[in-house]
Amino acid sequence: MSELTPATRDGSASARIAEGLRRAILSGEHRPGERIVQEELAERYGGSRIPVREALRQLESEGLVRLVANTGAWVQSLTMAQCSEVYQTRERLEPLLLRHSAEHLTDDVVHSLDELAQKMENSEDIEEFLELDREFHFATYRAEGTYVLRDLVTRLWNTTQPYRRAYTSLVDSEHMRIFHDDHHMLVSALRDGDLKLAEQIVAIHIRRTRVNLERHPEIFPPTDPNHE
Amino acid sequence: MSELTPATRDGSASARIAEGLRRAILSGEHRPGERIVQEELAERYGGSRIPVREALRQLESEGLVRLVANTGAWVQSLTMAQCSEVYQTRERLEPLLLRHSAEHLTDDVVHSLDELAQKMENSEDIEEFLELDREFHFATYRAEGTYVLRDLVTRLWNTTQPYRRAYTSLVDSEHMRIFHDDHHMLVSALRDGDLKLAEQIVAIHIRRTRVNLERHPEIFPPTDPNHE
DNA sequence: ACAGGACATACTGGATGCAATCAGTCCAGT
DNA sequence: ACTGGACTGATTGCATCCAGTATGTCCTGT
Repeated sequence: MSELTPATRDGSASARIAEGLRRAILSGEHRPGERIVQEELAERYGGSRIPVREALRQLESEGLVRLVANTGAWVQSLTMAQCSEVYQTRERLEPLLLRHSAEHLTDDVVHSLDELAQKMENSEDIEEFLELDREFHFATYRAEGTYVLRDLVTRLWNTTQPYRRAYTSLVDSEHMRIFHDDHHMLVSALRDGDLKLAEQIVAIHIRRTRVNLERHPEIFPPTDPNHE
Repeated sequence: MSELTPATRDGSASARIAEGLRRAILSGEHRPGERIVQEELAERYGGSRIPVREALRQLESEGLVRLVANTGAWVQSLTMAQCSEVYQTRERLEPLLLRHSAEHLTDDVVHSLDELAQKMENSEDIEEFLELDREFHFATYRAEGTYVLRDLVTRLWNTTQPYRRAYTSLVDSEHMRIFHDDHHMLVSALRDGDLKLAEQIVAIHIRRTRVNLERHPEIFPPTDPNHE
């Protein structure tokens, strides 16, 4: 039994392990390129290697882990080109998701968005900042109906999380100013019900981040680690 | 050992099984909502249930299979709303993918596209038609560089394949005419190097298919089968 | 000193067996 | 006749054990 997972006894062990490992990767506990040993995970989560292997397969499919047959597992690392590709994808999808979602946004959600954006400005800690940023954007994506698009966007966020973290730690205050302004503008557009504008702001916001990321090749692995 | 998989001995058994089951689902051998029993798969592919389970986890993550803890696995089925969501996603992503890819398209690839489009017009068999259609579009997506976007688009095609099949079997010749015209127009645009136009054609092509699909609610399950 | 190869170790991949859970059936009670 | 509950069969989930493969080291030969 683990002390890190809140005793989700009903869910299967493999689901618990997948969730825990995903969280560990996203939190930066495991860095891209780091080796993952099955037995260590099994011990950590209190099980055998079987559910661990199933969890690894799942996370591989989500793009968080890289598996090589008969060799082992590593935390997935992206080249700058791949990361850029994910951001271009997000630039196309998130405005669509926002449009679906915005119709269902209530006034108090918009209010809480405002608070989140404010809180983020006062945040000093990188981890807190990353978490708030994610919370902010996904609060705008609380669409009703089916969840296909949101799941997809969630995965795209997840695979690029380590690079967002690395990048955040080295931006200057000027870029941060622009970043926060985007958020406030987005809240205003949503408050006014100007959907078209909101979509544009999200797209530009994502593009801006991508361009900035591309200015920092040093946070990516030197050569393509996944030759396939 | 199986007689259906071409003896990919180097790849692991779970990869072989995942590939085989994916192919079986896409080919329509297994229909949406159909129950999948682990032991049957194990016997069919000549292994134990362990690699079968890993394969199922992977396909679940790809959206082809639905797993319920302690209960079993089913071929994923989509509601009309979910299917529509996938098509809206494709409408945003495939023009982007096409733009990345088109720069690398050689003349003889464009020529083979023409042949494919022609062959499709003469095709009578539904399965052949589906395969050619897929081959045609992915021939336009042969981008160099990283494969993030193409993998994503591939998955989107895969999850909606059963409904494309069902829909294809009941379109009239008039809609088919428009469908083929789209393809020929796309080839022309690519031949002329008119990227902007090619993107628009793909987007409209996808949207047209979605709208037509939405006119046939009878090919989708009556109620939401995935209450989560 | 250096290159090539054989060995040892560690880890992954898979098979078997057992416990736990779910679904369908039968029976009893109202 | 119908509803509620216990039981049985089937199937999933997991742990242990064994085989296969890759990596790193050491030794030998030149």
